[in-house]
Amino acid sequence: MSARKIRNMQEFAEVCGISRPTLSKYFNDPESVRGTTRARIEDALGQYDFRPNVYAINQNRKLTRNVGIVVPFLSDPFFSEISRTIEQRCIEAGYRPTLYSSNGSSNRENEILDSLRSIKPAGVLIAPLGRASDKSALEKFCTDVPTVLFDSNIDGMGEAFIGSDNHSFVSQTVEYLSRTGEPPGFFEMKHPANPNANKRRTAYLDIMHQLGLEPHLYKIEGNGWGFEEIGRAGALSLFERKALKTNTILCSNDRLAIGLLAGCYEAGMTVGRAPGMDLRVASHDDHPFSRFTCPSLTTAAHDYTSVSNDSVATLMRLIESGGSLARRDETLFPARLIMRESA
Amino acid sequence: MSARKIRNMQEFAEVCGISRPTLSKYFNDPESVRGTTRARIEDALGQYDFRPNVYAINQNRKLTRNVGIVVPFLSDPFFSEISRTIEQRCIEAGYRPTLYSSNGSSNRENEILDSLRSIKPAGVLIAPLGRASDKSALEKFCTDVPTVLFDSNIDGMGEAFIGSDNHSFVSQTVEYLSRTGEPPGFFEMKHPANPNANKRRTAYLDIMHQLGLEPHLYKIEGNGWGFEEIGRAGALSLFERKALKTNTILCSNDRLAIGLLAGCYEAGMTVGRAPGMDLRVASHDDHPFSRFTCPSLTTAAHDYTSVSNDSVATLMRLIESGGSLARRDETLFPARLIMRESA
DNA sequence: TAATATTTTTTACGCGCGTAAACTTTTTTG
DNA sequence: CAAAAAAGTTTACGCGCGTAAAAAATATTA
Repeated sequence: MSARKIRNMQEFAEVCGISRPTLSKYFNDPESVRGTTRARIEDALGQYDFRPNVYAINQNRKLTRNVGIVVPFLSDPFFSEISRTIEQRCIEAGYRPTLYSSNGSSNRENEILDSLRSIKPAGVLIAPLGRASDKSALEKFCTDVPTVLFDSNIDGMGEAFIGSDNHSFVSQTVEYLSRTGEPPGFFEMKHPANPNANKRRTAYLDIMHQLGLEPHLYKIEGNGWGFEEIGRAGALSLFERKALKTNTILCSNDRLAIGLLAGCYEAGMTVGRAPGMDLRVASHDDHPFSRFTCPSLTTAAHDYTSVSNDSVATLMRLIESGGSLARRDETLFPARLIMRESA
Repeated sequence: MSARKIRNMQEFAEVCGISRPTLSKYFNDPESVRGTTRARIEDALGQYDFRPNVYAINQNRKLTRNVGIVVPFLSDPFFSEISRTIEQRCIEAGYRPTLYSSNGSSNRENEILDSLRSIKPAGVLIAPLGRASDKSALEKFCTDVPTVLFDSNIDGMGEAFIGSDNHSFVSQTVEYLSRTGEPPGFFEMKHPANPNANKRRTAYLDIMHQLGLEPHLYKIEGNGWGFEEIGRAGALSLFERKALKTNTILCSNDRLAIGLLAGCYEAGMTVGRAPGMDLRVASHDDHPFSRFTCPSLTTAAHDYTSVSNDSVATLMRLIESGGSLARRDETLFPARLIMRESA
């Protein structure tokens, strides 16, 4: 590594013996220059540490290689896990991902969209807040910036949607629970923020109907993203009001289930599939912590890998095709039942 | 909102009747122009939607308003929670934070540092990997970019360190446990990745010594960042080997404790402070999920708010003072004991 | 109202790189 | 080996904004 500080591409061109326009081509796409030229450049790169100024590049190029990733709540391990893998895929594809979390606030979501506009991203992957999202702002953003939705769908918005098949989640859990014991009641928030919650309720009702079973909805109070506490309080209230009509509970999602299990423990209700237990509990998502609950949580797992890979692949197709796709595909990946101790 | 599209600051200057250099001043600092001028500009901003090109700004300004936030593992709720609040403070201070997670990999950590260099951040807040960090790369980075370390300290690196006082954590838990029952053994990874873990062990040994009690270290196997599984496996191995010498366990951190509680449940060991329980378990961090374990986890809480606020405030001071501080302060915030059901 | 201080305008240049066009060199092809 | 094709060089301009300097306009003060 030479001592000489390279200040710009012109200086690098001089020490490296390659003209600046060719260097520019190289940095945009190393494969676009001849092998011998590439070797000379990379030799020089080994000796002098020069990196083109990102701001100058992005100011002049029509398209940046920036990608925005937006999730509603990064503190939710489900989202931090999926955004971690998505981020990884973007890097592998040669893009510069930036992670944003709206933290449950639609104002913040809008700010993020504004901020994203200003960095002229090649494309954006967004898991919208859902019910709380500012639909018109989001729609306008999607018309301006190539956008792919993931995890939670909003009809017609964005160029594609990739998520999990809620019906597949619920059918597997309901069928398993019904086959191995009493059919479950469905435990969920009265006013869920996420559209997946509604799909799961509908799926539950459909499937119970198909199986000729009587559905029970346990709709609990609470707002916001503190699902564990909502689930815990909901469980305690359920027990207190003696409103439990089934000995099996299927939670809309794992975070509610984690709270419910805490509530069960507090109330002295035993949970598990073993005989003699008061309650069986199952859920959906395969939250990273669901295997460490007591008892470990039977749940239906997202296909994290497929959702991540397909989201990024779709965005790449979208970018390469110039920002719009022939039609808006909605891709849903099926769930995988994870049998553990809670049911 | 007028139909006319404003392409650059010059065009905006025309429709707005203010010269471009004055607009430039305004966008850099709205307070730097006369009130009447500001009003005219903001009037025009209401009619035409124009935002200065970030890339052109950052290319030309000596200092950007970008701030990098780097954590070792964003999927760890402790880090996602603390980076959420830090991010918030940065935004309030008028900066543009960008979040990075090295996901436990020192290669990735170095890539992030490279990537950060290229966006010429005004400053960087980093919670380094610790033992796994590439010290020399990190050191070089710190000399080039104004950097504040938080959560995990590396001697002399960065312009300041803000974190939690591990001694305060351990002294509170040990004293509480010893006062209310048998003194605890200390449950930790044999080769912890994080320097805080070492400080906590040392503190444990010191405090036990001070109290005239015999210390017990339960050093468990395992590598990486899957602490829950490591804790669970460690607990099961401990029970199997009948290596438990105390009826009270103090875990190095909550994620290990969550795993340990899962292990206890599996092994049929009852946990709690109530009489008749097999084991008491306490821990450190006040992990967001620690109140939903079964039983809920007695732990020592980080002062998230103070650590976040002071980290950002220190970084702002550092930036304003031109990138270096008179001396390297190490600020440690004390813990707060959270008594719950597990001990 | 005159003198002074402050702010804005005008003019001009620079930042680092993308990129187009015409030309030259190197490589490939028959 | 000559002709054609491909790649590199030279030259020149543009992107959108920061910023310096001198001149002009406006505000403040006495």
